[in-house]
This record gives sequence, structure tokens and C-alpha cells, in this order.
Amino acid sequence: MKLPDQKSFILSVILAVVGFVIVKFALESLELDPALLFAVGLLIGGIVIAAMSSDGVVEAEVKTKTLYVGNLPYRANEGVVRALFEEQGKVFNVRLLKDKNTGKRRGFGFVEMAQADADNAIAQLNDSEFQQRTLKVREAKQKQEDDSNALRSEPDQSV
DNA sequence: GTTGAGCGTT
Repeated sequence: MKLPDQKSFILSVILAVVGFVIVKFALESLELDPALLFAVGLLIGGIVIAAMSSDGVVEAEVKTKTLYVGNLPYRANEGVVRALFEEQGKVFNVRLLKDKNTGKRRGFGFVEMAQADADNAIAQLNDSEFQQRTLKVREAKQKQEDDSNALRSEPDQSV
């Protein structure tokens, strides 16, 4: 099994609590023992979490690849970059890095896309003109937090 | 308010 990420875990807890409350009120109408209600509620909540962790919402995550985007114009914001890459495929996340101290944009960022769309985005957007600047689109070097998937895609050194 | 090669934050 693989552990769910933070947002999936929070979602599981919320659903578990909701399920607990529903079961609680449903059994309260039967006037049963409160301790039994608590036990049944926890059991239902545990089943919900287990179901989601095995083949539920958690496993519905799509294989993504992080792209490095350099030479961005300083005036470019996250929405414009997202719109540009969505022309090549589904964009899951866009992060334009800013300087920690000044908060000003550093002119590069990372775009997370599906693997196939990411390759198309590199081919189409690399060395392309964007707001009078030549973009640099490549695969991101590090910080790909999914080391359990997609280890087949290593960058080619040959051209 | 400026600048211009680069690979990182919840």
C-alpha cells in the first residue's frame, strides 16, 4: 500500500467523520448502547479510509511530470503560463518561483502536466516565443516527489 | 519602478 498524501488524508478523515455521524444518528433511533455506537462508527470510518486508500480516490491520481520553464518575462503571472501550457494538455499545477526576501518574480517556474502532454509541451513550447521572450522548457531536474512511478522517463542525452 | 542565467515551495 502507499500512503495517501496530505489532502487525501484530510479528505479521508472528513468522510470518516461524516460516516461516523450518519451511523451514529441512524443507530440512535434504535436506542442502542452509546459505546456500541462509537465502535460501529469507528469501524465504518476505518472501512471508508481503507477503501479509499486501496482503489478509491487516492489511486485515481494521474501520472504527472514536472517541467522546468525558464526565461519567462517578469510580468508573466501564473495564470498566463497555465493558459499557455494548457494548449498542449492538461495542467495540474503551475508554480512561478519568487524571491523569498523581496517577493519579486525570478523569471522561471515549474509546470506539472501529464507525461504525454509534457513531452508535447516541451516539443512545442521550448525555444518558442512568449511575450517577446524565448522560453526554455525542459524536464525538471529534482524534487519529483513520485519516485514510485515513472522511472522509465529519463532525459535523452543523444539527439 | 530596475535585471536576464538559472532548477524549487506548500
